[in-house]
Amino acid sequence: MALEHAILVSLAERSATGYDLARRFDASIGHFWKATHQQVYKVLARMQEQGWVDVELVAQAGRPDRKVHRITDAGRAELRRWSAEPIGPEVLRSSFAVALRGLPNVDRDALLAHVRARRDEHAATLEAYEKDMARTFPDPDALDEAALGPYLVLRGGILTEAAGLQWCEETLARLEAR
Amino acid sequence: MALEHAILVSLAERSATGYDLARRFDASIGHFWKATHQQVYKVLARMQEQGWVDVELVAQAGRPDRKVHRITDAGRAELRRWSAEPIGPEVLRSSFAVALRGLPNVDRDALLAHVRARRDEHAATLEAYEKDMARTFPDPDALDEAALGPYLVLRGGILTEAAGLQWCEETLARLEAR
DNA sequence: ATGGACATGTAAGCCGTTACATGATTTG
DNA sequence: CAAATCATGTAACGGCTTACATGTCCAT
Repeated sequence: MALEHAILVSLAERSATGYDLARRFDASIGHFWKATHQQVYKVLARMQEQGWVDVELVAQAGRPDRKVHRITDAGRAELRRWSAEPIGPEVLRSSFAVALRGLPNVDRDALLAHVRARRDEHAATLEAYEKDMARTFPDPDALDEAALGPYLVLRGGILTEAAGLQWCEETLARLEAR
Repeated sequence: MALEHAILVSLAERSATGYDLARRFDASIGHFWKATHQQVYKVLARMQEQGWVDVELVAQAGRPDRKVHRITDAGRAELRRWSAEPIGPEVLRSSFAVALRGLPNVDRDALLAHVRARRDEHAATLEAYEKDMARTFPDPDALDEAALGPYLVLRGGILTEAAGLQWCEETLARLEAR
């Protein structure tokens, strides 16, 4: 129900092929919304039928034509309509928390290894986000209109990763204390 | 692929009917894993076929028999097997982040209202978690084996809510500064 | 020549959500 | 007397994942 809107947001920033979009959902946008290329192609076709995007074919030698999708006025209107709706609660699904909760019935050494691996991932992601922040938004008090959204999302990523990292560190301290 | 395991963890703590489990997934466990009763009943049936749980029928007057599900040795073995597997990356789906990222194309007043509402929810949940923490785990340095898992999960909830709250507050400050 | 990036999709199956269905007991 | 709680499910639909399918160009 909302991949459409994630795609509209992305296309509003810059027109793209399905392939481009799929890569974005592996990178920047993928930090807070995941989608595979199969999903993207299917949803794009639906969005085109609804008139939220139109498509320009760009012929290429040796490869399928690029189908460059551009957001339409109807697409922008749909984005505004959607944004006025209440935002549902985030759907949480944390296997990590399930495993922690099941501690007495779980392979403890394996769990420790998982926590360490996860700690390292959070640390690496956090570092990457902070570098990105320093490079892209050196002065957060002087953001133009177009930069504000991406800045706020990146801040959210940093706060989320920092919290995840701290959770892992505290967990390790408690588990190793035995 | 993992609702089964969340159910196994929950049943390892205490045997339950499908109804009981559905309520747990609305409360304690629901903080990090959501499931509806329809889903729970379906998965429980499958788990029974696999021998991970067995069922004791308890007759009742005027109501359907209670089907009390108890984890079996095979269920505990499955839990241990699962816990040694690598934990996949958490699936993120944040409509909130999508809306922020789309700022220039979004209904700004509505977004502000959403952010305020979300800030208040995070604040309320955080307060509830902290009360729960103070009541249930007054001395985190003296946790027994059974309490450690639930304690760590609650800590995760607190850290997550605090991060969400801070994100909302920073976002409001930036949005209101215009 | 092997593998990765580019570029598009189809198909099968599982998972999850929403709606429907039943019916007694307790609480306000 | 209405609504919530207890207690079980079925059915339809849609979304998402995984596997399959094709073919070129470029770098190693």
